[in-house]
Amino acid sequence: MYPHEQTENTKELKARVEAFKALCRSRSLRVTEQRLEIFRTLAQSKAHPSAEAVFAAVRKKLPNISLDTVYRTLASMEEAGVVFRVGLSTKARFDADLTPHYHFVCMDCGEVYDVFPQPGAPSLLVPQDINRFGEVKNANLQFRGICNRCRAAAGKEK
Amino acid sequence: MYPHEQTENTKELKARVEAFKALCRSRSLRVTEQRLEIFRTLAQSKAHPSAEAVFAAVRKKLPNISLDTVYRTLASMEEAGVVFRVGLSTKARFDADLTPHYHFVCMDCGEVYDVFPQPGAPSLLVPQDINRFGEVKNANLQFRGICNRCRAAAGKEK
DNA sequence: AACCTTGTTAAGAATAATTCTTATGTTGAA
DNA sequence: TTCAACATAAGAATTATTCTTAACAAGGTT
Repeated sequence: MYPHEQTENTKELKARVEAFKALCRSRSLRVTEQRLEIFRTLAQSKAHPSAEAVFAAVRKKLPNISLDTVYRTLASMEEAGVVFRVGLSTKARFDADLTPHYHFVCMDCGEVYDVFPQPGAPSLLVPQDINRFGEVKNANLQFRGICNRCRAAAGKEK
Repeated sequence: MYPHEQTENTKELKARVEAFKALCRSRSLRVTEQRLEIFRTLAQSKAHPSAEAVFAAVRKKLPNISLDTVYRTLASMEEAGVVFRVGLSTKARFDADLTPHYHFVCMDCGEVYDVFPQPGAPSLLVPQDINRFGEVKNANLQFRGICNRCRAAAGKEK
């Protein structure tokens, strides 16, 4: 890596960390060393690390951090929209309907709903350069959010 | 459900089961009661059941079936392209890059690669009626397949 | 129809991923 | 500085999935 690139990256990283701090404050989430370090790690990585991998990296700076803190923090960062979770919740679900359609998955209860493309909509186009990585077997488009039932339930309990 | 619908559905189910048997034979997979019952259960369900849920349903017909058999069978059915797995493998991965892009996920090693949309490509359009189900927080398009590294490794071991 | 060969299964132990419990520590508002 | 609320570490507990092993059964062969 060239020095000027490093400078650029360092600048950008600092800016992102500041933005993260501001976001935390705006949500009345406390700015802890653990949260900052986890965010820095993730913001610097291009490897889509697992919770375990983030844990290993952060540990070098904060040897006493617990894996649970990493899980909790990643979840709250996802909630805040600062990071993106690749994949889904831990439980696999299956579908025997092979006609082209997508899924709406509730981030709260895990329920899965079928979503069919609008008639006449262009079919999903696969980016060309994907073949650089390997052989594609299938595509999976899912939308995540909170289903009506969970939203209603969350409203009531207040 | 109206009687004639049931007849239609039953007919269609039988046809699908026959096709499944044929597929098994063509792949020299043995046609066992367990496989048939698991396939029937899944083909009749619109609930995107989990392995556990399939297990519970199949158990009513085959009280001695094991959960492990359900897992094994679902995996082989996915491999055969008969069912679709909603979501991903069990390990969560995270990404701090929030610019619009997709992922290519290796079904073998779990590695995640970034895939960027082609310049000028229309952005992903969200089907209108998705709002029937709840509030969408984000969209996730992923392609699954075998990455070059795993393909090479699989080739060697033969 | 009995007979193998080999793939398949049940049972339960083992592992992997994630979450919970509880006591202690820390942030940031007053 | 004080203190309430929130966050953390540690490790136990839970959940989801996979492995191990011995018994079993499918389907080709005789």
